[in-house]
Amino acid sequence: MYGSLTSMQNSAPANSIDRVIVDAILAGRIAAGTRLGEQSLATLFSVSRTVAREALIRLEARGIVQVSARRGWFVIKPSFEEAQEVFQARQAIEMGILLAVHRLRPEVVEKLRAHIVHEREAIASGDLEARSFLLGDFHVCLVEALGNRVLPDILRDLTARTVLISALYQSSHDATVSCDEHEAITDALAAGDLRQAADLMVSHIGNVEAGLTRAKDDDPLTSLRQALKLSKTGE
Amino acid sequence: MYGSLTSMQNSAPANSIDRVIVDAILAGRIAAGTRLGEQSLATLFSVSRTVAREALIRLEARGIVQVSARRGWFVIKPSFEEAQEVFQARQAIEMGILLAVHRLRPEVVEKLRAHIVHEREAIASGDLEARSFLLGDFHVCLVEALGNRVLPDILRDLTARTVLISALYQSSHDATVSCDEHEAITDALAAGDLRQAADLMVSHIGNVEAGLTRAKDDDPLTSLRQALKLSKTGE
DNA sequence: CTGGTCAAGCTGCCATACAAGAATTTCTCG
DNA sequence: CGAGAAATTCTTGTATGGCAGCTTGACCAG
Repeated sequence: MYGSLTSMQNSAPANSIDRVIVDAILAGRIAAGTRLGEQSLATLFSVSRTVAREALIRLEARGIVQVSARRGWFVIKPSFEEAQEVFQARQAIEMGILLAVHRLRPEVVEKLRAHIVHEREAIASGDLEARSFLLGDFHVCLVEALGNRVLPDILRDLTARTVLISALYQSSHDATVSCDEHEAITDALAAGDLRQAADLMVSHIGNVEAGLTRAKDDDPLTSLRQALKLSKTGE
Repeated sequence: MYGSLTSMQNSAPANSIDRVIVDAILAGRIAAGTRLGEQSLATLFSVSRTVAREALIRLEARGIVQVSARRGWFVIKPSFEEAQEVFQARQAIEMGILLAVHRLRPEVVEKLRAHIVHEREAIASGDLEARSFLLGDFHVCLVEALGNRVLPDILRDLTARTVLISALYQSSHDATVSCDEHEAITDALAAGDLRQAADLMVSHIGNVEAGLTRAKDDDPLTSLRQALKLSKTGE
């Protein structure tokens, strides 16, 4: 799970570059709009530019990075509208997944409870990276536990986008609340009430979305402006 | 839409290789397990091996082709279990999408009706390729029409897999029936009954899945066996 | 005629080299 | 001192060449 982040190695098993980058995004260590140069990655992972480029191409196909022709590769920076669409997509998909569950193996609930314990630990210890990763990973774990092998990949990419969005638009949603909501969903699952679990999931994702603020986007000076304590009108 | 298939050009605008291949899969012209050599594609599209390889890498990230190390690139050939999981995924996602619709623009229904007309034309004229393409494209068009821009891409790839699966496991589902079911779904949408539309969608996908036969898989001699009129027991 | 071994060829894999465009910097002229 | 143009640098895009591993076919022994 999260251990993969700590076991980042200097050697480069080719397609593991993708995983390291995605994990870093999930952990909130790479923000939206970050430049990912081919050469930089190549030297960082001590591989040739070719394999770095291939990793970027894979990430592009997964909707996580974008290439601007002859300008560079950048982590996606979704507009507010695109951000909303990602949340809508997640609501639809995750609700549909829960409603489509036929039988629920008991070990699924146990696994989710264990996951929630880890979430609480990360929150308590103030480990922001683990917190970000685990809060997103809950959803991946959920669909993983349901036995389908095609949905987790889809959801992982969507979750990565969500983390980027949350950082971009400064989600005010409290981590503790998210964790509580995860627990409520798990409780509903344990009780076998899939309908309620789906409803809780929809409102959970909706809550996170509702916490977004439109303010931050399309103002590249925000961080500087804040650092200099300047208001938006003041030049 | 489908016109892109006929306007296949010899020049190669780079990433359009993907589209041509996916379209060919959607039209049923490329079967599961087909070899896609780097050199072959490169000469076919008159580009270098590099860009052909990049297209294959993209398709691999989308779950449409697989690479067997130093053996070659092949269109995926899902096992029966994987096939079932793809159908489950589509059921969950498409149901969730329909249930998550808030407001339905009337032009959506019109667009879908026009699409169904095309489906019937293709069926009537015996154009198998257009038929295959359009029957799958209905689902993509549906979510496209609902205004979300992240879901269509996901669904297109899933649909491509479905087409491959249907050909692999010789779906016995009649095209006319599928078309009728599309119409029923559209009717439910037109009536504003999203709940029924979702139910119809689930049963529609379930019907296609139910038409699969387990027989064909893991027997590479099937086509030869059939050609030689040999029964499965006869050697 | 059958079974096993070896060699040649084909394939993907990776690195490198070169080309072309974009951005930035610098130089020059007003 | 400032504005515009030119040049430099940095980036991706594309092609090509060599390497390593698998597959296949031939060859040889039993």
